Order: sequence, then structure tokens, then C-alpha cells
Amino acid sequence: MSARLDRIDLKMLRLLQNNGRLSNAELAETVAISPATCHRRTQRLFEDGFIAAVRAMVAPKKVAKGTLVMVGVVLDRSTPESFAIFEQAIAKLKFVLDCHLVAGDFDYFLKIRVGDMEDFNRIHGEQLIALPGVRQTRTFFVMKEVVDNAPLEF
Amino acid sequence: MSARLDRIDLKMLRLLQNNGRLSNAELAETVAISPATCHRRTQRLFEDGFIAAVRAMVAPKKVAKGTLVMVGVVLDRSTPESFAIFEQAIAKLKFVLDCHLVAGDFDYFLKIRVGDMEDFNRIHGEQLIALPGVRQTRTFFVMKEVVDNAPLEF
DNA sequence: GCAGACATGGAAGAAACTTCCGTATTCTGA
DNA sequence: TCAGAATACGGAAGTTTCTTCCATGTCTGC
Repeated sequence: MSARLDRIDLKMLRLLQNNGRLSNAELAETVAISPATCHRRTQRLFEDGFIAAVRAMVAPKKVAKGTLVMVGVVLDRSTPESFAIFEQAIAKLKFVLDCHLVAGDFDYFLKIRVGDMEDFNRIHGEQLIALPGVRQTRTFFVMKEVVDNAPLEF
Repeated sequence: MSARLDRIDLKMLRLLQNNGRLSNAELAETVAISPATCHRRTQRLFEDGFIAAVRAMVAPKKVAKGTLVMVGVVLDRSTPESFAIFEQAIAKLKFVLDCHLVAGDFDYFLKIRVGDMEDFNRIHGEQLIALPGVRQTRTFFVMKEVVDNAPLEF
């Protein structure tokens, strides 16, 4: 963690998190500094890695990805090699939004977006259980997305 | 779903998803249309809800939110009222990134970001198990974030 | 108190945004 | 098939914004 953030930096981060298309001029006015200074500060936030990226959030339902599924995965063996091979394989599956190694009854938790249940069924049979070292999976269909991908509070 | 998306729209969506700060001029050149047309198309993508928002992705570790926890929640009763009350309460908890009603052994799945385990312990004791109608929770500490919040493929 | 490092805002040339408008293409119904 | 309407397109131009340079101001450690 290179530099520290003052109150203005934090405010800028929060504003850009809520609206990544804010112009430098608008941002500068909102946080009450000059456009030049604001521009330099924003650059620093990117260079120092405080902002990893700026992303347009595409509405899943609009692009036929309206079905969300959580999947718990248990591997055959809990060796570092098994984990590494599994992780390498799952990184190639583009429908996997999250993949986390967890402590508890499962080895991994997956968050997956597909078009519909039929779509998931096919993917589950053809790709998920075929992943290297998978002993079993437990599927949790999401029936209602109460909160999805909320902005970070800090 | 109002209008349909042609090949150019899809390309624009993918480009903006990967880099929400692309200027209209750059975007126009990449998809080989005029800046004016590109501007109008982009506007339409927003107006018709294909792009829900543009967000700066703040690096969690940089703002003391480096610890990720998945939590399964079971409620006392599975009535619509119980669900509604629970959902209303959880929407106020800002450290909850995801909250999904699921089918399976749990009622809800939560994705939570905190500073560290101690932080979570306090939150768990003071806020999670105190939520209305919660019978039990099961905590899965994330030991490694293999993939987190990957961009949507479509 | 001083020297160095750093942050700030004004200014200006360059670039981009946004809108208007005339033309071209597509769609629809007869 | 064709005419009329609706839609989409790109060029142009005024306005805004970006980006950089520079002089001034502020903070720190010696």
C-alpha cells in the first residue's frame, strides 16, 4: 500500500465507484479542487492501484445471462496440486463469475451466470463435474437476487 | 427487452465492460463507426438499460476490505413475511456485497467484505445473527480469491 | 530558519463532446 | 414492386473538457 488517502481521495473514490463516467471537471467541482489537481489525483488513484478498473455493468437479463447459480465444490484430494490444477481449469470457464477457495464443508464456492436452468444443466453435466479432481458439487439455484454485486463501502 | 443489439452494439458493450473510461472517439474508431453515431448508440445502451451503471472497481485490499467471507443463512420460518423482513434488514448492511435467496440447504447466501477476521467476528456476533428470523448461519472464510467478480461473457 | 520535496491552481493548446442537419438505408403496407 | 415513412448514418461546428506546463504556496526534517 503505497501512499495514503486523504479525505478528498476517499470522496473521489466513492464518487467514481458510483459513477465511473464522471468527467474530470464534474469530479473536481464536487470535491472542490481545481480540474488540474483533480486530474493528477485521479491519475494517482489508477497508478497506485486503488482503482483496479472501470467497468460498464452490463445488465445480465439483457444479454441472456439472467440465471444465477451458486455451486459448492468438493475435490477428491486436498493437496496443493489438486487445487492448482482445479484453479487453472476453472479460470477458463467464462460463465464463472466468482471462484473462491473456502474453509468449511466445501473446497470451492462458485458463482455462475447462465441463460436459464436448461443452460446450467448442460454446463453442469459437460463442464463442471468434468473439472479435474471434482468429487461432488452442490448446486444452489438463486431464486431471487436481493443484492448483487453491491458497491464497496469504505 | 426493448430493442435488439447488432454486432456493433455487442462489441461496444464488451469494450465498455472492459474499460468504462474509453472515450467516445476511441470507441467509435475501434468499432469503425463515426463518433456521432457511436455517441447515439452509447446513449441508447444506457437509456434502454443495457448498461446499468459504470463503476470504478476499488481494490478491496487498498481500502481495508481485504477479507472475503461467504455465509449461508437459514431462517426460522420459510414464510414470505420472514423472507421480506430479512431482506429488508439485510439491505441496510453495507458490508454485504451479495445476498441471494437460494434453493437448497440454505435460505440465503451472503458475500461479505470486511477488514479482517476479527472484524468479521464482531459483525457476525453483533449484526448477522441478530438479523430478524435467523436460525443459524454457516461461515465459509475465503482463503484464496481465485476469480472475483469476473466480467460478464455474452 | 532554510532547503528540498511535494501539492496546488491558473492558463492555454489540443482533443473530445454534443448537437444539428442533409443524405442514405431499411422497413412497411399497398 | 414501389412509394412513403421511419430510422440510422456521418460531416461539421460551437462548446466543453482534457492535459500539460509553470509559478506559487505548503509541509517536513535538518
